[in-house]
Amino acid sequence: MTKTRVLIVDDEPNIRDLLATSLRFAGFDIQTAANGTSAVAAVTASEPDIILLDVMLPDMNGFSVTKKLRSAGIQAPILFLTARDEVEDKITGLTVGGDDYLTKPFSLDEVVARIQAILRRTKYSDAEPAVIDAGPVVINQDAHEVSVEGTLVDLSPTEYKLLRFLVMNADRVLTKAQILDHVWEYDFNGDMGIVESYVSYLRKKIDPISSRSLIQTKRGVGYIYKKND
Amino acid sequence: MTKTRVLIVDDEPNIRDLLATSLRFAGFDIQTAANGTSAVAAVTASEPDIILLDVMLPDMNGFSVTKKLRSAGIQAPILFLTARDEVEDKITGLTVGGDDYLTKPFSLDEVVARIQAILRRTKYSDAEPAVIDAGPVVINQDAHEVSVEGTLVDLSPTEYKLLRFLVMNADRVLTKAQILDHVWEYDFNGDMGIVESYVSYLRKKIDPISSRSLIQTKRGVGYIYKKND
DNA sequence: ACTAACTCTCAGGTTTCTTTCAGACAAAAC
DNA sequence: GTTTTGTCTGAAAGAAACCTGAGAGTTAGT
Repeated sequence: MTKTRVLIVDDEPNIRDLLATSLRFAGFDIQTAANGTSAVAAVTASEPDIILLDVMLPDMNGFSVTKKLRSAGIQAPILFLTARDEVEDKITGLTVGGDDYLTKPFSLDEVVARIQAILRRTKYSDAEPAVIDAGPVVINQDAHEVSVEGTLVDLSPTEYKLLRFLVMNADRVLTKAQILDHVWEYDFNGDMGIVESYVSYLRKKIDPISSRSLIQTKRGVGYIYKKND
Repeated sequence: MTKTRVLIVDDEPNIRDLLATSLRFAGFDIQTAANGTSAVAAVTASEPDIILLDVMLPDMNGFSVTKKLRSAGIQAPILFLTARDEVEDKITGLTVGGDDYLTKPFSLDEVVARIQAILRRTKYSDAEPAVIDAGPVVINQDAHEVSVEGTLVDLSPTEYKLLRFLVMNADRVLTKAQILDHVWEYDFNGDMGIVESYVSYLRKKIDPISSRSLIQTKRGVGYIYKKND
């Protein structure tokens, strides 16, 4: 079983590196391109399984790139990256054929989740399953539903992302910095107190249901979700 | 079980790509042609199960193409694509047998639905069933009728398409962008507020009948229709 | 030609979520 | 036992997302 190949196309080096590092760590085989021309070249040279494509590139826009790729017979699904203010008008037709889009600034965990969702939808075999079963907590990513010991709990978007990150890294301590870097958008510049707040919110919702404390504090280090007791 | 083969004939590359991408994702085996001549060639080379044919082609009109195909012994049903203003006069006489027509601009969901309807009518074995039974909501696509817990509800065309799309993707969250891309015509360029409006209309019609809230809002994500509670 | 139905936009109102902050609390260090 | 450090949580402001009614414009039906 070979790794899933991802091509990242973005002209901002910071974003490119951020994505590359994060996705490499998530187990993907990464290639990058800084503009449309080299993207097309890279794709035809070694066909990736999925493409992350910034909609605004210096030489051509994402749609031209898409067109070039499709007419070259490339069927790989595309996750478009776009600024929030250019969403409304330019997005039409983007979610067709398994494709999806994500607005900048995004969170790294969200990128991985979206990639997995696309791979799942396009019937790619080695994608993560839609349902994460981690002991008392079960997360259905298709329905965006979370249940604790069988009981559905209603979570806000950020609570959901935080719990998903904790659960996907079950039995491993995560520092507040790690959580902040993966769950919050990359341009967030508040302090880590917000992680404490959200852990508190989460516990208030899920602890009363469970017989044990699901999210444990490792004082001086971070937090951990334990699958088994 | 082999895939249903669809031949797309249209001279506009954008439409061709949009259809190809969408139908490929819907599980069809796609071939394309940009004009009448190559369409005839493609059909005789590998007989498709159904043909999507633009009525106005650069080299010959849909009528000539149809004639050529039929006289070559090709029986595959045809779904004609036509601009809204060239409809009534040019189409009459064309839709004999299992044929049908669709006016541009169309919605992607509608194309798939029409193809399925034709396959059903021509007694094609692996077509989707006409009746979608999804818990409280039952949609009869032949009769264009919707019932909620046994009670018939009267829906406008757009309401119908929206509900059908939600129901066909039951138990999966759909983003407003996805809904817009699949339910609305491909040239629509308003904003996603219209999805909210139509969800509101739908709820006003179907919620009073049902014992539970059928279309749920997943804040920050989209909407979901749940089969079971 | 008239009427009814439908589509789409918009803005006000409402709900829910995010973020910050300060004080309470708990654990470790001295 | 007291201090120090780190964590928890409630309150509150502000922002974001969503809902819905009203109305303009369009289309379809009689």
